[in-house]
Amino acid sequence: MEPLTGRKAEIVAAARDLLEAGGPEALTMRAIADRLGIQAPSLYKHFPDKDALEAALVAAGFVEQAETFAAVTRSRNPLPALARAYRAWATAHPHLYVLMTSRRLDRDSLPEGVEAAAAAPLLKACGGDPNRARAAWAFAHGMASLELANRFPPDADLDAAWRAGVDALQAPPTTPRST
Amino acid sequence: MEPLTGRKAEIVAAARDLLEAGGPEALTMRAIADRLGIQAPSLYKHFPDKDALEAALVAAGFVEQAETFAAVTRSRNPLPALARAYRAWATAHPHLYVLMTSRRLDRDSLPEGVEAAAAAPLLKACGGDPNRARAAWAFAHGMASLELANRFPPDADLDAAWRAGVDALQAPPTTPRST
DNA sequence: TCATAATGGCTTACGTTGTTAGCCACTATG
DNA sequence: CATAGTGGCTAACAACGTAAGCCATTATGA
Repeated sequence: MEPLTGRKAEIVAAARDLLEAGGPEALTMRAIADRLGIQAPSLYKHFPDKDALEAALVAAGFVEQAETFAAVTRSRNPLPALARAYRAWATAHPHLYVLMTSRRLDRDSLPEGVEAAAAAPLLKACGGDPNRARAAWAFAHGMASLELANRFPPDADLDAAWRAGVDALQAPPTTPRST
Repeated sequence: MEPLTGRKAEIVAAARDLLEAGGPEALTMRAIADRLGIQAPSLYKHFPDKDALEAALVAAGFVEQAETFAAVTRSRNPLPALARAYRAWATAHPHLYVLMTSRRLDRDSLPEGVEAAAAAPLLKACGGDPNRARAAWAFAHGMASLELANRFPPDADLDAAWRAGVDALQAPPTTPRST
């Protein structure tokens, strides 16, 4: 998939506005069409169905996320900075974040290489160990997703929990006992 | 909320069967009713709306999950065992797991104390440190949820990633650097 | 014992959703 | 200048959650 242009891009932009402003139930074919001064069925001249439109929305989100993360890689000791950036992005775009992470990934709808690009900063921060990088990714996604879903008790200190996880995951393993 | 009985419990059981067999789009008021030899509007004599029915489904899932986790607490060095149990539960009931974790939590619809009961084994395994326990929970949820959403590349060694995360999270912090 | 209320079905119907079918105007191309 | 593609339109459909209101059965209490 190459980047979107023209009407397709306008549609995705309208969809994104609606999603971020009103959550998933505001993301309606008719609402998207309305916002473009168009009738809902006309959208099907550009996307085969709502799922494909959402996939494009998700792909755009991934690109943006990858750029954001690449920007913080520069710092020495990048893991805490990456964690902060991850959490910040998720809470800045909660509905888009949920959409991006809850749909089963369709790799064909993603621009070539975005997946690797988004993963690269974290992989480098983890010394090239993909297992550690995946664990760190899972931790960050888990924290963000549980926070967005209101899963932590109201008195939880989320900053402290993030710190605890980041500290644990960046330290080299000292006494592995899990076999 | 006290445990369900009678017709309500039958409805929830039917809903659960449908969800686990056919995923979220199979979970329809009409389908649930059909399965009980009933008409859809009759369901509203038992639940005010679909959301409340789903909440009951989720609550039942939490109870079951809590029981499962409590059963593996016995082992010394319980964190790896808990992680395995967590992943096993999620992959055994993928649709229910997603429903349980993706809805914003309504604490009123949960039986008294289930939340604490489900968290207790993990908290104990983390030496009573709630931040570490939350980090471990986030890691486990992140791993499970990314796996279910097909997020890891096909060649990823998920067992190794789980091990990497569990090892890191159970070791006492050696060189915290995240301030 | 019998009126009364609660319980749990039913049918009908409504608004909203994604989506299909088919028509038409404009534009670019041979 | 014929033709094909592009991108709108209207009308309509099936499936969904749900509201309204009717009716049979069962339990209750005077």
